Amino acid sequence: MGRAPCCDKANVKRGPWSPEEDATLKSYLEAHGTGGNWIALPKKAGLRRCGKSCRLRWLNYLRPDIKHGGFTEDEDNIICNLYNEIGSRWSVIASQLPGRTDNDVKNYWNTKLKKKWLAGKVNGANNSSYNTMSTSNAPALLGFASNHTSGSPNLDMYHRGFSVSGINTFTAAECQVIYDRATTANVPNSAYYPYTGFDHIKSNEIEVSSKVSTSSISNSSSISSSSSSLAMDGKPSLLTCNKGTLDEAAAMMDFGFGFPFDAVNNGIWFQERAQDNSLNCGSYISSSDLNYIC
DNA sequence: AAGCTGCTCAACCGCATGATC
DNA sequence: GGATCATGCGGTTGAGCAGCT
Repeated sequence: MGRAPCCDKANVKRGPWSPEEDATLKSYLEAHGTGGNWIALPKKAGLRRCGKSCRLRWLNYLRPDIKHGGFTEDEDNIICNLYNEIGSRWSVIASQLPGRTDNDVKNYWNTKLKKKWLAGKVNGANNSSYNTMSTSNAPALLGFASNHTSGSPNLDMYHRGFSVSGINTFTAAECQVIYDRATTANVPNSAYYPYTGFDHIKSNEIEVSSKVSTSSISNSSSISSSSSSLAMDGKPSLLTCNKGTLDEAAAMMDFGFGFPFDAVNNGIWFQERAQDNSLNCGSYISSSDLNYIC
């Protein structure tokens, strides 16, 4: 049995939206909101449009916080950095650019920025320009927090976490601290940890924290064991972890951690490695989320 | 002026995922 | 646990436009 269509295709208008339709949709949404049901919305609003079309029109064009106009150099850099790390996950990239939509970013990348990037005219990271971490100015202890408490779990993982703006150094011992802080141990204030599913992770189940104990992440050596490895040669470090249950791993990733853990640039990059060994998602922790360094 | 070409970007499509029953 | 439905996402399309010949 095939999938039921989301609307009666024969009786809905398609193609560009007229100013009248825009006004109708906008005034309806401003007065009533979506009502939690985009499919039923066009009928209620008096529009002969598919609900999906209404949703797209609102999200990509009519929303009041949409930023129209050209992209700034800073935005270019952010897009290039993130594309380099996570690929074409446009909604994730757009979430880092206030006022920009995934469609905007995708179109901009495909038509302009990609060429610019390939020509080396963007400052953002490309495939050969990861920064390694220096060994100075290291934080002794890292904690993290997030005020992001709503939204789908899949998106949450991109929004949570911590950052080390201005501090781009981590020794392995500090990584130990970081990962310890990812457990319930050493949490100075439970209010920093709104994600309740985090509680059941035990520090001794994060094997990487016990394997990386003396060497600096910033050097070019590698550390390996049967269950974890660390290597940096101008590329991001990779800390793999194969302990813990899937639920624990999922909980970790929901909190901004991924496997393996990549540390790049001025922050820490967490990225998931899929079963086929491809890197398929990640989280770049931003400075606004960092609450505690001492 | 007409025709062609390439570019832009709004919109659509199909699939994946999550929620609900 | 499976079926159904709504939503979100990334890939793709195509209308409209500008520039060129």
